[in-house]
Amino acid sequence: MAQTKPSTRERLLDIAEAGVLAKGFGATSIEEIISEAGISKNGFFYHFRDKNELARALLQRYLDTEEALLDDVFSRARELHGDPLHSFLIGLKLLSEMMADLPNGHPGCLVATFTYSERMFDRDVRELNRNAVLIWRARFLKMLEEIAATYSPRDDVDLRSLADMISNTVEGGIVLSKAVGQPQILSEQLLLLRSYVRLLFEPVEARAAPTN
Amino acid sequence: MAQTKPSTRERLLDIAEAGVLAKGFGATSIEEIISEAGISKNGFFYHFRDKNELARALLQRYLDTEEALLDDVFSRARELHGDPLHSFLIGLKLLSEMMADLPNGHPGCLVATFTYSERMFDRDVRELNRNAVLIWRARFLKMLEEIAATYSPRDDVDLRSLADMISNTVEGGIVLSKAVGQPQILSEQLLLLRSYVRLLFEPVEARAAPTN
DNA sequence: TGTACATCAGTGAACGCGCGTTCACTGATGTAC
DNA sequence: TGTACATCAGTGAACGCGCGTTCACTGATGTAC
Repeated sequence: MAQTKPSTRERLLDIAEAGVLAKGFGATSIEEIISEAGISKNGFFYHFRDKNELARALLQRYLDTEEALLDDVFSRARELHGDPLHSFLIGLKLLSEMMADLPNGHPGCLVATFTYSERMFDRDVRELNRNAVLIWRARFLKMLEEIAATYSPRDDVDLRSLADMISNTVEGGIVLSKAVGQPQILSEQLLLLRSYVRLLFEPVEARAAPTN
Repeated sequence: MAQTKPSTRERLLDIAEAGVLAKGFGATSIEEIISEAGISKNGFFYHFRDKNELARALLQRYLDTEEALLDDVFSRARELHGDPLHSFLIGLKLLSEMMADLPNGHPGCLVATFTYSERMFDRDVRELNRNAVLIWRARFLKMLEEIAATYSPRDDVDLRSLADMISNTVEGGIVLSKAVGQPQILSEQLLLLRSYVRLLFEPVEARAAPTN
């Protein structure tokens, strides 16, 4: 696909997303979005029926991007190592490095802000937000089941909870990083998660030479 | 201290807190707070100079409550077991149970919403929010250092990151629980954190009879 | 006990601004025949 | 190639409402002497 001009719609979404992550959805006005984009109010309403549809589009675009990113990271990891456990560990490492490389830290997760603004949205948007987390859960659960088929965990953990732990670590890490202004917290937390997965599944005899 | 009448000020804070956790600070209007409280607008401005001072009071009260709760949980845990590792594990278990017992799940963490509404507040409030996370870090770091003085970790982790992992787990767990509407996620995640701490520090020979 | 004054916890009305949304309209580009 | 019509991507002005904040005022309670 050729490089297409950054459409007005995309620019509106970019500006809106930055506002939402910095102030919350309710405090991000259409007025300020259009003033930054340099179009009239009806220019905005040409692209989005109302503010709720802006929310829907914002969230959908964000989720698509995240899915693509996770697909990319974990398929690259799988190419680097055929074993499910080791490719998963590599994936977490790649994810951690990716987060460490964001110049100003992670800008924030829309799912988290939307969760904390739940009552602003209609059923559709809330459902989209809820499903996002369930999709992440399913993705990681599948990978963990593959791992558990080969390696038996050292502690008896529920794989579904463990699957949630990846999203949990990312969500928590973004909040802490933003809150204290130390972007590296997120990538550190991902490495701790990786350490846990390794301690859980990696056979003891293999641990003489740590793959750290 | 005798049971004092729930002051108007406390009621205003209660109402505001619920609004902020459900819609975000910017979308929670003074108008709706006073309408629920049944007082006039100037009744509100008698208690809070402006909206930013409401934010400050809201956050301060929340942090004080959290501090008291953590003090309580971990001192109870220490009474149950003198050893730093085991009392810490008990503390995490108590915390997890406490979170599981919240009737409608955890209502949300003000630090998280405030972090995602950063640009709404003045320097004071942002500093208060930032310090909250640093105080939690210091609290847990102290406990982990005590543990590390006796037990050597199976993986070489930074204790400071590990200290952050407690707050991280709670923040992430609250987001996920609220997002999917499954309150138990938060307590499950705390148990996974507990499992990690145990795998990290508990000597292998002691693990024959799991303290689960 | 009485009186003067201060403080507490508000009321009522008004302010100007910005909000989301709607109306009627437009000029540029694309498509059918 | 010309013309008719449709669609795209907006403009400009106006709407009523609710927002945070301010003004002048008040009635109940507390304190000093």
